Amino acid sequence: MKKTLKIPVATITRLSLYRRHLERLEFDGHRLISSEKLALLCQVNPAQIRKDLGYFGEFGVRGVGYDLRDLKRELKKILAVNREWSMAIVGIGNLGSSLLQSRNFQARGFNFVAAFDSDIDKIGKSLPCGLVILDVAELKETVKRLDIRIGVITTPPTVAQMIADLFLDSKVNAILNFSPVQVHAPSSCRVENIDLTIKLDILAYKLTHEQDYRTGMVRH
Amino acid sequence: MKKTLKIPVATITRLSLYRRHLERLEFDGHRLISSEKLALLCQVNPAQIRKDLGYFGEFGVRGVGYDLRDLKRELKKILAVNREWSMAIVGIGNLGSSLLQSRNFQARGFNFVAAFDSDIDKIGKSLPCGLVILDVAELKETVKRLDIRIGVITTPPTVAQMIADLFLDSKVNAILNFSPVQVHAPSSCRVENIDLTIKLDILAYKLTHEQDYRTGMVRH
DNA sequence: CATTGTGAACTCATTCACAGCG
DNA sequence: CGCTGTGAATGAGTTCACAATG
Repeated sequence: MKKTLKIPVATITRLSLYRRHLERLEFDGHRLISSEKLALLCQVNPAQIRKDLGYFGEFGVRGVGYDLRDLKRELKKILAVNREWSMAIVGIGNLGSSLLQSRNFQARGFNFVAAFDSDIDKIGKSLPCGLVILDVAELKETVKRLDIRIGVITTPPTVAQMIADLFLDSKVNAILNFSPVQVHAPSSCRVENIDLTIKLDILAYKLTHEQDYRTGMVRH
Repeated sequence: MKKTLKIPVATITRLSLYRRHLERLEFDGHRLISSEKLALLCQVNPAQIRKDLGYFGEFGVRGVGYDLRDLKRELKKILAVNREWSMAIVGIGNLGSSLLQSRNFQARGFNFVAAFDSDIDKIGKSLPCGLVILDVAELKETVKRLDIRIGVITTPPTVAQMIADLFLDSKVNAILNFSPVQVHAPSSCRVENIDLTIKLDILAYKLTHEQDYRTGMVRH
């Protein structure tokens, strides 16, 4: 077992990726996997996988590989997704509604247990997922009552920071922010941004500048 | 002007971020900005901003700073967002529908000009955005006719790779993938993934492991 | 003896520190 | 004088290469 030295976020991101591929492999009936085969699937370097796992322990058998089921369980433990997480969402527009209807999160233990909006026309309405839209004024109390640990922001950018502050004040210290602004938070709060416009900007840049790739045939 | 040496993707991501803040600043009536002030807003190091810009030219005035309007125009030129981009989307479920209704993209020159699905019940239906859902079988022909350059995938994961291949075959070499699987593509095709489940895994990890932060009061 | 686990080498990115210049 | 632009120094993350081992 290694000392808990600083672990790159990139490593955590990859662990999540490995887990997804392991699930797929297990579903396909495999029992054993080598870092080389997994690396091929994940499009990373085999040493990278071993190094990433090495931060957390020794999970493989030399000369053999990794037991699929064991490794998956270990990864879930490391990622802390071997439990249920309660989430609240604020901003029940198109995006918010679609996230609430997605079975993708529930299936992985991430459950929306409260939905908020400030639009008087929306408050009180029932959603297909079974939740009733609450007034953001009730956020703090609800967070406490339902032990909500993750806040999701799908509001217009103008109010995103205000909602983030509301979450912070309610001691929700993990925020998934979909609005295209940076929300500022103290280091006690983890913020992950999912910014669609930045991704599009990157694509536009690459399409225009990386002409050399266009004709390239090589894989890698 | 610098030689086009390899530019980190992180730099492009930040340029997009700078641009957003500049737009905000311009709206607020500012005309001039220093790397230090912008850095504060973007939560990055001032030297980082100057280095990022330095890849593409000299846009500032020593002793003064950057002209806001000029810099914004330069950034838009660099990012290639000083033009319109045509996009197609495949998979008109909840997420797809909500993206189609978002005014956020249109406002930045990213226009959905075609929407596809394979569900016979959806094909032919009109959407609030004005588009009619087409059969994916028509994708290749439509891409050519409308000069579509960016493909957006909002299908279930099981068919994501198939759709990606369809885009590739149609010479669409930029893909924005929302399905929680890695799509494999030749290096001639740029793929950006927006993976909600990975972000949640990261939050769960951080919430559980970075306890030390929890009590931390310090900023930054 | 195939494959893991890991120190060392390397590559890439960020920050420093100051020269250059309006 | 103040702030940009940038080479040099530092730091972080990835890959190599091989010793360790079931």
